[in-house]
Amino acid sequence: MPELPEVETVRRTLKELVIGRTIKSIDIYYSKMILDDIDYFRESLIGKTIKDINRKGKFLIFVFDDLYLLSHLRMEGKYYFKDSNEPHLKHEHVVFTFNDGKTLRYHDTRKFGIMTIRKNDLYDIPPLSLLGEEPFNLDTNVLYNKLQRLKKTIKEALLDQSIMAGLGNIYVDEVCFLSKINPSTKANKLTIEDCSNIINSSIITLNKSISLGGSTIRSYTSSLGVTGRFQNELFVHTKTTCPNCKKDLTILKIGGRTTYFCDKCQILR
DNA sequence: CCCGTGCCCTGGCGGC
DNA sequence: TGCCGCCAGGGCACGG
Repeated sequence: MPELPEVETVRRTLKELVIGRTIKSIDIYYSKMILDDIDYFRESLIGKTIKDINRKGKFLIFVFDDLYLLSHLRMEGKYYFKDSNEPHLKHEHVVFTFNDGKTLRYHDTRKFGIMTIRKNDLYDIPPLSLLGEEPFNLDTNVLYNKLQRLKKTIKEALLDQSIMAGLGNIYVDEVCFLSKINPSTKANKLTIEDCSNIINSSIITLNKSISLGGSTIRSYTSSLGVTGRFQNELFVHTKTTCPNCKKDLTILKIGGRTTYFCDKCQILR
């Protein structure tokens, strides 16, 4: 499932391919994933040139002269760059055709992804306004103060993108392991030092994953033939034994999410 | 304001 | 072998 490193990998790969290209037409095969009126969506983008691709949290932001296209891949969304004469595949829900005959195709088997047009108030309205800072820019005291107000577990808190943006199920397990924090620990029990450890572990984990092209796990493969290698570096998620003490890992549902941890190295407080 | 629940989807897999 | 039913899960809507 695409988390921050996967989205960053897609962003970097896609930038090289689509910046400077102008949209000639848009074919929409599954309109529910477009949150805007379809005619408005199409009319807004046709004739426009992609200037840049940015990212905030797990959102991709296609930058045009006077507007933005916000895209969230959710579980299985991916982009393919192909010639327009290549056949239309099942699950290719939105196809952007450029002036030069190239196409950018959004593919999503489970149809969870969304796209929506934004104007200059992009960061002032949801969903981007609801995102917390990414760990790279997150102050320890800010995280500590947010966690103090919560009654839920640290696992749930770290999955909440308004607390900190960028971690999904896989990376939260990795960060808790590296920080020696039991994922069932109530968020308001954590110390300043824990928060510092969480931020540092998050930065290390995300940067390492980005440098390896993200994770390819379960059904998710990145776009354009890019295969992430970070899944080979995971410490606990999907594993059976603790890489530190060799004890069997515990697998629990926390906040409805499958959670892997070592109950010896990550003592519950 | 906070919390819990359910929904959106479909491919893959376990069980029989 | 085939079929059924459940599960995966990020973000959001909704109700208490």
